[in-house]
Amino acid sequence: MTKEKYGNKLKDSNLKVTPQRTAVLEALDNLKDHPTADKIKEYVVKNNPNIAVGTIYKTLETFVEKGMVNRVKTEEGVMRYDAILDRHHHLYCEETKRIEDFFDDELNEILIKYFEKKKISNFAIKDIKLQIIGTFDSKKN
Amino acid sequence: MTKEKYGNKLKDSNLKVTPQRTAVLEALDNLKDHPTADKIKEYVVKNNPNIAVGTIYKTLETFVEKGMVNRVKTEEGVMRYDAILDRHHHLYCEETKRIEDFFDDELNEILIKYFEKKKISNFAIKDIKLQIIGTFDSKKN
DNA sequence: TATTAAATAGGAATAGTTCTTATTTAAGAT
DNA sequence: ATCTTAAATAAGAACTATTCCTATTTAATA
Repeated sequence: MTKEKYGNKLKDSNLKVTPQRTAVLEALDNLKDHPTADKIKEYVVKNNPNIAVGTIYKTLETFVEKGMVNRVKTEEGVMRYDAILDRHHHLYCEETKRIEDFFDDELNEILIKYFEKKKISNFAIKDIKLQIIGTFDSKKN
Repeated sequence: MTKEKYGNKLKDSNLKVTPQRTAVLEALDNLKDHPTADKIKEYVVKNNPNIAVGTIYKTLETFVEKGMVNRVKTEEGVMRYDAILDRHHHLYCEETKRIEDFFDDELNEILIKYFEKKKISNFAIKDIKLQIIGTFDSKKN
């Protein structure tokens, strides 16, 4: 059932359906935490012990090109990936380096309106992302 | 005169005044373009041909720790540095990868007010940064 | 089932950054 | 002005994340 879901997703993007790609998609779907390539590998290896690291990177690159996945900017210089494509922002925890999604349509509205009114000269905006930096309350960690 | 300025800045942060640190500060002051460590080295080497790469990295790390410099998140996995500490946002050019500063106090006000009203549960906000993604008009490039 | 372009494994290569250690130096004490 | 010492630096090795290379395998289609 879910396997099929991933297959369809790949077909939709005109990609051949391979076990490796399916596995990476599955990993992205389950690792909600903006995983690094390495975390994805850890997950994928469970069921695909022979997968090569290069394949994971290649696959992720392909997904990014096809717009199925986004890269997430971090301050540590390791790439992280995000399978959620709906417009959202990120909460960055300074202490734990955890990155969490933040959805807020009202905020998006405000931003869009603001930049419609106040254009930036010589710059065409395609997207706006907030990095909300701070710390999670200790209780929740 | 300016050399002295850098010296004082270092003293203010309780750092020994060395030619290497002064040179890196000078580079950061002149390379407005959110330079990478490599660009900084290129600049510094002009007057300090013997400076070691490691020293530049170490120095930058020290400056970041002391809060004299910020790291800038990028999507390419290379670290970039920013000597401007005033609250500001960044314009990311998708085509050229240029990163430019964007100052807008009105926008900051709006954001601060918005998040005062609408708190994020379990998260204490320390800073908010906008990544404004798009392209510069070709004329200006 | 055969064909073929595309995908993968495996490992080497690269780039950016950090680490290690012997040597040098800035800054305070004498 | 010189001595002392902890801190900073040079030089290059080591490490890590990522990309590249190529022979082999495979998915999709005929």
